[in-house]
Amino acid sequence: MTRKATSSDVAKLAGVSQSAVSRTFTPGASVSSKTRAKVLKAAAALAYRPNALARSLIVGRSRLIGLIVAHLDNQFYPVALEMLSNALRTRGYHILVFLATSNGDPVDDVLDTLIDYQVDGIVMGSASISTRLAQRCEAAGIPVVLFNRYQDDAKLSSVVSDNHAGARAIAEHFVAGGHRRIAHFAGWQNASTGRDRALGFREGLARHGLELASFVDTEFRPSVAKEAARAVFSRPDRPDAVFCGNDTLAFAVMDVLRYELGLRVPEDVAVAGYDDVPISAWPAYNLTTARQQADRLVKETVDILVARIEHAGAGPRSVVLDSPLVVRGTTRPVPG
Amino acid sequence: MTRKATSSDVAKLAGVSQSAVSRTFTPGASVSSKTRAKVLKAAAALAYRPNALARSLIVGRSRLIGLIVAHLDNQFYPVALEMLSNALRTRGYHILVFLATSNGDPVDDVLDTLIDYQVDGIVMGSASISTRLAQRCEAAGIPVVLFNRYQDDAKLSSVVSDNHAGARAIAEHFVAGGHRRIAHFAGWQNASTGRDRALGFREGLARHGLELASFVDTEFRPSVAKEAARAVFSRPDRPDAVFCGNDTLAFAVMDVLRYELGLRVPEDVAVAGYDDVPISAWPAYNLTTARQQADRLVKETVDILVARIEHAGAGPRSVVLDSPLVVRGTTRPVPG
DNA sequence: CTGAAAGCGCTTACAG
DNA sequence: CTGAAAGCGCTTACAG
Repeated sequence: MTRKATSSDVAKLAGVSQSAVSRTFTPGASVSSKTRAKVLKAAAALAYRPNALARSLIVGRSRLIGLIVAHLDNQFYPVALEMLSNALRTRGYHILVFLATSNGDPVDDVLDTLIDYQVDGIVMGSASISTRLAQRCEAAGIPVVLFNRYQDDAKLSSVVSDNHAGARAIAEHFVAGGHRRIAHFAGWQNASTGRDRALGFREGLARHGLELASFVDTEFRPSVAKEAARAVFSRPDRPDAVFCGNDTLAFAVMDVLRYELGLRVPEDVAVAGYDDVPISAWPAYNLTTARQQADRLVKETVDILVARIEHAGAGPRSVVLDSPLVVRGTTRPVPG
Repeated sequence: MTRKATSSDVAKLAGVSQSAVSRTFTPGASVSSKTRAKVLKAAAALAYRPNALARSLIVGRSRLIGLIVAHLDNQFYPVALEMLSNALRTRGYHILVFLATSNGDPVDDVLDTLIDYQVDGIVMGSASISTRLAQRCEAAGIPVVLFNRYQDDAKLSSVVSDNHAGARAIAEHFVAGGHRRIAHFAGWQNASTGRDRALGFREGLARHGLELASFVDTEFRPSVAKEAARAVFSRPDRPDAVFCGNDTLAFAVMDVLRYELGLRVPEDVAVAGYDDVPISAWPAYNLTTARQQADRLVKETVDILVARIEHAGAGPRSVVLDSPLVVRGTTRPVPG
């Protein structure tokens, strides 16, 4: 293994100064086409590539974006990760990923590492991130955008779906379908998504004078949702509809209803989820849900982040996107 | 936004030399506890953190691992990604992720970027990677390990399941269940996994004097598998068993069999997949499959990579792991 | 144990 | 357009 070639090596071979080599690899720098050609030839011969770390040190930009994400078992996140990677790459940025342990705070460690590596920005896609931690980043001059969550802090950018309205629409849909005994197996109530969906759903019911027949905080854990389904739906006075905090929970609940309790969906129990992950469209589930427009969430996230990185004036922004109801086969058709 | 504090800032505040600050943050360096205390106090006051980029430049190690991955819609990869991230973090490495476009070669671009950022090693989890590209990395002194694929090049490390044996076991299982008209909806035949599974499956049948009733190269694309299922299983002389190149394909095929063609699984058609992703254990599919031991694949990958990075003597290694048959409900029980 | 100094591989004013 | 030089924020011999 030979040592990697440096700009000085190339300069020597090309018979030019090291500055000339650097300029050749700096878009917009002034080099004559003759010099450029000599440099390029020597560079090719030595398989030279500029050291991005050294460059970052000088220009004060790493073009690295830190991504903190968890719950890869929830298909929403792998899908979003792929979109995010592509969107950022188009803009010339790359992703340093950190998998947060589920529901646990992304430990301070992760943030330290992100800061150490001089990331230009951070996308927080993990459920719980204390205000304190995000503020540390902003204090260090690193813009943060909360993805699929928000916090009451005007300094923190965030991009979310209108979870409140989406959940309310599901409540309306249940009621229109004739349901009156309605349960909510909620997402984690310490996460804004979990909370907003619960709030919106309750409000939708309240508009028709209804209250929840059953409420469980599953913490977004399918195993907890299954346990709850066994308890709640084996009672004679069981609910006839259940809204789950996300699609992944809904799949788990449907499995219990159908394969453990022998109930039919939607005839015995209607089920709805949230996210509209690809699996929801699979005929085995064919789930009624509220869609999160992952592509648009990602686009807004990248727009905000890049703006804050590249334009000194850009301030934090919070975006709320539409979250349309997607009616499929797990709920009764609404008469009329 | 204030400029980030540097070691010189800390030195000034602490009344020591810049070297002393550096030593305080270098494990194993010799600093008196007095000096260390002064430095730590000043560092805390300034929220100082060593610049990992500058450090990398000097020590010649970035502690960055490049990961090229695709097919995040195949649950095997998100699961593996999570494990890989954890395993590498434990060893003090971090992941720079690149999503390769499905089945397309990871463009040279990606590799260039990886080299630019001075990654210490690369995990190739994307199906197609030309020998040429991998060799470029090795030539640049960056160890590569192929994850879930291999190539006939002793210089390239690889970690795979014994796909040949796993697929053969499925063939044996089908035959033992009394099947004779057997199809294979194969994974991409340009990928070693796709090829080995097809080869092993054919060999398993051949041992009993059987040949494939139908063979389709789906390129690991569920849409292609569905199309094929519609064509192959609507014929009167349809096969009574099908082995799919991975679990994700099997789900797609089962959906067509059950919900479009009205066939029962396994009574009318037995189905098997490969990978044993979490969804396979969901009762809606309850899929017979060959398990890839993701945790062990990841562990071996990290072991090889870290060894090559940290020990000059360590050469490339190829590991093949056991891939046990997991019999569930999509195949007929074997009599006796 | 400690500090002054060299140097990692670059970019970028500065002069010419 | 071009080169010599300073400097980004660190680590690490080297002397003391």
